[in-house]
Amino acid sequence: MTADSLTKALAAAETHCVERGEKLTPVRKRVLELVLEADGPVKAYDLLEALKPGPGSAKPPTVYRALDFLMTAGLVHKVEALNAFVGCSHAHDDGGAELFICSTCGSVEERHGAPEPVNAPAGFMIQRSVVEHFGQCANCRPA
Amino acid sequence: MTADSLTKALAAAETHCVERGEKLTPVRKRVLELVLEADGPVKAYDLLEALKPGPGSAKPPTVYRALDFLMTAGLVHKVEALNAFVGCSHAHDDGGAELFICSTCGSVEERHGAPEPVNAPAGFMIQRSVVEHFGQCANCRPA
DNA sequence: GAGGCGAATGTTATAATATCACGCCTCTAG
DNA sequence: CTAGAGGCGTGATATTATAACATTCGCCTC
Ligand SMILES: [Zn+2]
Ligand SMILES: [Zn+2]
Ligand SMILES: [Zn+2]
Ligand SMILES: [Zn+2]
Repeated sequence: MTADSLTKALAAAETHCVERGEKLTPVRKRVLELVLEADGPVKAYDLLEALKPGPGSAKPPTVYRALDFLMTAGLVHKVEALNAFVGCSHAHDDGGAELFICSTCGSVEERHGAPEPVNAPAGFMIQRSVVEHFGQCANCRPA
Repeated sequence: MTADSLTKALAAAETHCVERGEKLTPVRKRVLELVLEADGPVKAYDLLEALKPGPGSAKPPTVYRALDFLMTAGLVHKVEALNAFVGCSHAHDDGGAELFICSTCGSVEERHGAPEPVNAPAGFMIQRSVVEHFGQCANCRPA
C-alpha cells in the first residue's frame, strides 16, 4: 500500500467511525495504520512491538482493545486460522468476509458475497461465518 | 453419541488408520474417544485433564501430538475460531470440512461439498479451506 | 468552577493455547 | 547385532489473550 492510499484509507476510516458515532482515537488509528501498512496478516504481539516507541505505552490490552474496536467497526478482520489480523478496504459493517491467503507471499485478497451455503442443516440460522482459503496466488502459483 | 456407536466409530477409525499404513496407538485412541464422547467442540487442555488419570502421563505435547495425528488422518477437525476440536464421523482424507456450530447448545454439524468458490481471485489455487458457520441450530433457534 | 458520569486508556498480573528440545523405548529392516 | 525411525515422556518455554483495577479526560450539570 502506498503512503498516499494509506492516508486516504485512514481518512475514510475516520469518516466511517464518525458515521457510526464512534471515535477513531490515536491509539486505534495507529494500530489501523500498522495493520494496513503490513503486506499480509499481522500478529497482535508484532503490533505491540511496533507500538512501543509510539504514543502510548504498549501492553497487550492496548492492542487487543484497539483490534476489537477495529473489528467491530469492520475495518480489520481476524484470520482465525493464523491468529492474525488483516486490514479491510471495504469497511463493511457486517463482520463476514471471505479471505484468500497466499501461503507463499502472504498476500490476502478479500471477497464478499458468499451467502448462506446451500447445504446448511435445516433450520440453522447463521450469525457469523468464517471463510478462509489458503493456497497460492496467481503470482506464486507453480508452473 | 451412544456407547455402542462410539465403539463402532473407534473400530472404524482403527481400520481407517491401518488402511493408511498408520497406527492408532492407545494414546491416540483414547484422545479420539474423548473427542467423540464430547457433545461439542472440546479444548486441548480439557483433553489433557481428562487424560491425567489415564494410561500415559498428561503433558501438553501428548495431547497435541495425538490431535495432529488425528487431524492428518481426517478423524478430527480443528475449529479454528474456537481453538477447539471436533470428531469427524466421515473420515475423509482431505482436510476440508464445512462446520455449522450452534452457539447455544454447542452442537456441530459437518457438511462436505462446498468446493471452489465462484468468486476466487483469478489464478488462486486453493490448498486448504476453513469454513465455519456460527449461529443457532434448529432446536435452539428462537421463535 | 465543582462535581459527577462514562468512555478510553494505563497498568499489573495471570490465564489459555501451543511448541521446542532432549532422551528413552520399541520395533524392525538390513 | 545394529542402526534408524516412530512414538512417547518430561521439563521448559513461547505465543496468544484476558481479568481486574486504577487513572485520565471530555462532557454535562449544577
Ligand atoms: Zn472486509
Ligand atoms: Zn503469493
Ligand atoms: Zn470431517
Ligand atoms: Zn443448538
